Amino acid sequence: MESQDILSLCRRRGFLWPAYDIYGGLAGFYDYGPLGASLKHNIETQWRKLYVFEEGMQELVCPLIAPEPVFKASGHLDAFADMYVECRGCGESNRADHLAEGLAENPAALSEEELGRVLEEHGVKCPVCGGDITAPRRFNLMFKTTVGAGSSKSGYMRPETAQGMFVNFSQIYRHGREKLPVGAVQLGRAFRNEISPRQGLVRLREFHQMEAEIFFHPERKTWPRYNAVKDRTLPLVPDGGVAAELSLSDAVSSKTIANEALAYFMWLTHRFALDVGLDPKRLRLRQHERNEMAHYALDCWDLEAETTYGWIELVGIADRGCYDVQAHLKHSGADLTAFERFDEPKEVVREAVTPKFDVMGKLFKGDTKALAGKLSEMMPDAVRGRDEVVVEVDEKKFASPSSCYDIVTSTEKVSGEKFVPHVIEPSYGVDRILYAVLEHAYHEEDDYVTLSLKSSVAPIKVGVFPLMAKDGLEVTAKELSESLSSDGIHAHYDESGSIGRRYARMDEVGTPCCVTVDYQTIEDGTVTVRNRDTKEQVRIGKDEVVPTVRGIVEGGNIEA
RNA sequence: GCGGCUGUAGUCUAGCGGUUAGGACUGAAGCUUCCCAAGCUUUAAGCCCGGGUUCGAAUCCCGGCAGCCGCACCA
Repeated sequence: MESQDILSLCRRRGFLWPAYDIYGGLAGFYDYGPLGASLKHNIETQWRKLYVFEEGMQELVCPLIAPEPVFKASGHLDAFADMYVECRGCGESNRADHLAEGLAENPAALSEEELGRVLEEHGVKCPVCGGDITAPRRFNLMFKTTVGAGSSKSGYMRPETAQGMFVNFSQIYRHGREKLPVGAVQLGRAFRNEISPRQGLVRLREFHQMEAEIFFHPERKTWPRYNAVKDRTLPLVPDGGVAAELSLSDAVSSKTIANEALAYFMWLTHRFALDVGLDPKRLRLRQHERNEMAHYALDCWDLEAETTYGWIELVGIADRGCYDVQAHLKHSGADLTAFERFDEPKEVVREAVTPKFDVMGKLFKGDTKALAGKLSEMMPDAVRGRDEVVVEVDEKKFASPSSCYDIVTSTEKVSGEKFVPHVIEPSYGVDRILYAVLEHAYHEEDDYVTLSLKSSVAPIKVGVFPLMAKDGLEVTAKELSESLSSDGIHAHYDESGSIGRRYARMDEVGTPCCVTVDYQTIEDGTVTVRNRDTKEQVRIGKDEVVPTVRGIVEGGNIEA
């Protein structure tokens, strides 16, 4: 099997194809056809089932376009761009900061101008051919646009759905009844202007994500259901260690995985992968190497699947610390903190220098306000026991006698403290998952292709055929198809071509079972139900078709 | 972005400067009591795009676009 076989099947059968094909196409953009759209929808439904229904996270739908300050804060505007120099001789392009390695303290942090100066001063040449290089050019991976007419604002297509959730922390926290941990999720499109999109669905410029942002108290990174699964094992490939099946609790206690919450969402991710039909033998959770990890991440693991492209990343699960929320707090000025109530309110005794305005007013007239302000900022110990205090305002010195102020002791009740939450982020690439699902389901034997899709994600749940489109068989078959459809089961009626060809068509698009009306149906009211993977058939009564098929679809197995 | 290879119906492919671009599969309509891509009839559908060379270009040359592989990139 080659990736071309999958992509060829996808095109032939209406899963997906390169977008804008009649205009020559556009690299990094794909259309989903009827079956692909349905498969994608089913994968997303399966994900919602876990994250929204089972884990109780809040789903948000945020805009695809965001104003510039959002990405200034998130760091995408500066860090999501790389600087390149090109060789005037051989045309080779190189990362400018890589060439300046060792020539400046932190080349990656320099501006284009600064970096250009460093390269010039040291006479850096092309590492390939030794030719002269151009000045550094910045290439930002975000699509830029403008919002509104005239002197419009800059906006960017979001490069991840995550920022929409970070900026909404206060809403999420409030709707979660002000408790931590609390999770939000978002499914939707994201955009990255990749330098060179490759490998079909693996690197797109417009793609689909399913992301969860789960907010924690920094010292309590666990999850309610952790205990229920802590003895389950995961295929782990730790950074610098050896691949091993480890239980969650062993991985956490040996510090292989940073905390229980991260371990839990790694487990949930692995479970999701199995739910959508990925092959457990071709899955692993690989820890990022130190230099691979974003600077703010505390720990990061990828769920990887083995495909004809090699091991590809399907999901990234990162402990991002407080980085994102902190950044938005700082840039927006909004109070993006959580509040934790102490078990017992604490009494805090505070002393403060308190100006006496009536005395001061008589002495200092118009300077009173400024003077009093200075006084109240002073530490009580700095004035205690003195007869007078010299205070400077606008380069003028004032001697304030002790009658101008008191040292007042007050008792404050503090019932808790504010803190910036930490975030654990499982980030799923829908298109890659969909591709991996297709590859893992693909089986070919003597040129006969079967997609063994899980019935939960299969675009068509059941094929319904008359053996021949006559003698009333087609009437009965259409009735059956309609009763399945009205029960919410996606049925596909087909009467064209030979029966074998119709089975083959359904096998190739992963339909788990087929119901056929034949001549025996006229005699005894029974039909056949065929299993995609075993090709075996059983006869059941017409009336049993709907419940039987529903059982196959919901049960996940396709035993007729 | 760079280099190498490639581009003919939905898919796979023949073609190598000279008729109306050929085939297979698939698709559509139909015939055949037809349960695993059967057979028969009918039918639809193609030279990636744009220049150039030539009497004549799918074929040779240039540019663009797209795909594959390698380099780089993937916060």
